[in-house]
Amino acid sequence: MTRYDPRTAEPRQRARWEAAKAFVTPTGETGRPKYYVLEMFPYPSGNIHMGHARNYVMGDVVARHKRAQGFDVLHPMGWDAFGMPAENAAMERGVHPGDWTWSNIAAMRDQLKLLGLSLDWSREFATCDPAYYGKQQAWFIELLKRGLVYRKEGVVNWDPVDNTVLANEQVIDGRGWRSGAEVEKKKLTQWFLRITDYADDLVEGLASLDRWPEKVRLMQANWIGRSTGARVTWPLKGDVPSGFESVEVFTTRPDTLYGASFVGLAPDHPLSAAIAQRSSEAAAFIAECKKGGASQAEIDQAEKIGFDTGLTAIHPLDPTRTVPVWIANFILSEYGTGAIFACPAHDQRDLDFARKYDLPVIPVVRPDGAGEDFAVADEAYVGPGRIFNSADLDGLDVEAAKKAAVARIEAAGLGEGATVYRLRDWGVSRQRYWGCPIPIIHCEACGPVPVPADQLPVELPKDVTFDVPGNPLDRHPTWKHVKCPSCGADARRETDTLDTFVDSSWYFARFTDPTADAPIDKAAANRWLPVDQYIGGVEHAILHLLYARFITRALSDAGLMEVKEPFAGLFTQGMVVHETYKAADGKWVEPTDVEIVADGDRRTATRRSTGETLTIGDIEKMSKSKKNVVAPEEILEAYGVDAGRLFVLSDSPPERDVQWTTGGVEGASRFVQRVWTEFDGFDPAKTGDARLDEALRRETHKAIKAVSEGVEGFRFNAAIAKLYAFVAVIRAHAEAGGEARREALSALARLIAPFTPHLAEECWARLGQDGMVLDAPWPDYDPALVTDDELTLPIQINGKRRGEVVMPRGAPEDQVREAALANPAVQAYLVSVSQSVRKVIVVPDRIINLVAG
RNA sequence: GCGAGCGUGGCGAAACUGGUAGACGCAAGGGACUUAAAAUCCCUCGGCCUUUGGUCAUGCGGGUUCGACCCCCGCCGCUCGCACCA
Repeated sequence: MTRYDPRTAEPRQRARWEAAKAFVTPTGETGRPKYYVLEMFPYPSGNIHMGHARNYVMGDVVARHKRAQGFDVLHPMGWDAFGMPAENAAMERGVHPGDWTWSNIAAMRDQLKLLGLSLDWSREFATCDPAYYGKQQAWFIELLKRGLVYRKEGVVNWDPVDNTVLANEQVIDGRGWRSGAEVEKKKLTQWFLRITDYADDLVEGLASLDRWPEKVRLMQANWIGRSTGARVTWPLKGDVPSGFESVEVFTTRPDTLYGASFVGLAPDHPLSAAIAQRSSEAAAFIAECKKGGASQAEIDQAEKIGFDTGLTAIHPLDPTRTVPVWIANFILSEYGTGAIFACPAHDQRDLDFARKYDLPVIPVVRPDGAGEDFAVADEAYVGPGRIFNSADLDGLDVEAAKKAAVARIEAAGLGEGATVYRLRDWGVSRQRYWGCPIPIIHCEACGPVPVPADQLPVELPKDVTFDVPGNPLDRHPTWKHVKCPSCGADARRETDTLDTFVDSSWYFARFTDPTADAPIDKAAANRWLPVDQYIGGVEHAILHLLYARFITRALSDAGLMEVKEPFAGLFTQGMVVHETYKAADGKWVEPTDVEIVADGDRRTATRRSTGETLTIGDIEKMSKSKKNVVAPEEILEAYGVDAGRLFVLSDSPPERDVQWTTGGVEGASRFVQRVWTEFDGFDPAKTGDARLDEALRRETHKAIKAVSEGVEGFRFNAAIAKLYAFVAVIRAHAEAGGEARREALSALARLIAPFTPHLAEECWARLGQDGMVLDAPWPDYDPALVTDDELTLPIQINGKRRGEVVMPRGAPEDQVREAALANPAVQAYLVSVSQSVRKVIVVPDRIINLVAG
């Protein structure tokens, strides 16, 4: 009997896989179906952490399982390698961002390889590789030609710490998503991608993504924020600034037009600005509005305030009516037209405003059953009902009135039905060095000219300095000075680089043939896309996943590939969390320095190095700041990769967070030993008895069924629990014959292979099987063996279990009923409560319930 | 405020489609082996009671059903996302 030693076995098996080039993706006509498994590729920060490990292990389980099921599997890995941290390192430590990034990649690649993942490393690339970003520049120019890229001066979100522009998606609570700095507004000329052209399609497409979490689809739909209604023009009266003879509003409630009591303008609406030019009062009011912060709390508390401009607007459906024009702080210039008409009776914000400034509240929708005198007090009525007080719209329901009102507005030439979106075009210019250069040359005479194809890639210059803030490309002595490709005159290279989210918006397509001349090889893309199973953190639910869906559509429309949705299946996994420990001085203490002593249900923590008592804090995401990090390498050293892989999947459902505990990984390690013990003690010549052999066979087939269902349903924790139980069963059948035990162990080796691949190979070899378990087919179960011939049926009386009866499977109902009624435990109970049976419910092969009284 | 999800032992969690609640693991307690420890193995492990049994128990209160962790109604709590979106 030998002890299993992962420290020798695991490297031995990895060397075997490597020597056999086992994970190189099959190419050419194999006749097998394809399966593309992808985990969101990592940013090369320098270290693989537990969260990465769990993510990649999940993908690996899927990849290995699909391979065993006979699929050709594509399972690649690469690096999302551009971005700010490399430049920060350059500024702090004087290293070049490229050197820093590439050495991180080398370190992380080595760490990843220790995890025994079935990755095709021959397809590896980093987005900072000119061979990759040059192709990105090529399709960028393609999209430019198709009008999907444009340049515009606009107000941008400026991150004063990172010294760059941020997309709307990258501003969270008014702060930069990376730096946390309060975002400033700044006017800049920027490159934009026309994602709004695809707004409708991106919403519609969500419906087809039936293997995405509902939550992510909802988040995307909300982000795009489509709403349908109408644009309505209100002619203005009074002392109107020139050029503003009317104002256009957007509304989703054209049915309530007759309930209008004022027209409202955003403080930064052009008309507001024009009014401010001649009225210092208005200017002061607008300044007041801008004071408020953008944070949640500030918006919650912000009071609705307004300023009466003195202008009036003529009602578009009734020229005899006019309403006042106000500037109000709660109107957003970025949404719709930046102007509204207010119907206080049927909109809470409008109502609050109207009450405050004593404006009329005119109800025009009344719920069924309400009379002519229907009125609202402090709560706007937003429900369904019939229109009244509204001329010829009277009597219509809300939906019909919307249509009728739009038709009338259109007939009057004062507007039309319209759909607006919350989604804005994607600003992709970043004033940074470490990114993909935007392949454009600016010429005085010709304007912005794309870099000709034969001059791609536009490579980043290596000789740059980071000693002063700002973009090093901008101050590089020679790089930006070029000739205009069109007229030959002196011209200037674009020095902005692309948002790194562009890099990750198409890498999954490049993986299908990373050496292709074209950005995407169509045949390879058609073979492999869409990604069948994409796995990553839910934090990418909007940004990355929305951008990738957009770019996929744009590139397909440009003829570069032929899929619409990049990710057919999406799984968002939970994080790895750990307890935190705090010393009396408030400093966090790392787990390796903590000794936990349990006394019954109470646990106390002591610091090993000093002996002081620690406070056990919350269970939180592993982070350097809380020092609650457990490095994968340490675990692999102590328990082996397989135990670590098993544990990160065994303790919680994959979509939920898993709490890292030493005890847990020790348990997994014990399981690894128990598995080995069964194989190591295997004696093929052993004779057993027929009943025991049969029992083991049944258990084997039941285990195959349960584990297969667990793996397929992404219930890895449940699958692993079944494996634990199966090993206990095998052990309990130690006296079964060699043949039955071989069947059980052969199945076990293949069932554990996705989770603990090294151990599985060792076991497979110990069984004397040829080749690698990696290539062995996934075991099938015999349906006849997973159902028992005899069943123990519980007998309930009034819903409480009072006894049980053993019956043959499929026993006729009256026979079951007889047996249940004759059951001694049942009889005894009925006597003790002096009740008799009134009714018998038999659920075949399940349960019997006696209704007694 | 709007939307989504969740709430089960000391802890992580199981429970297929409404059919024996707590599988599996951790922690804990007891025992075997050992000079001792580690490792390993065996037993106990939701609460209470008169313990071969009874009774209560899946956040709380109702309901539907022969039967509810599961379905319905109303609360409470937690987590996530969005947020003055017209």
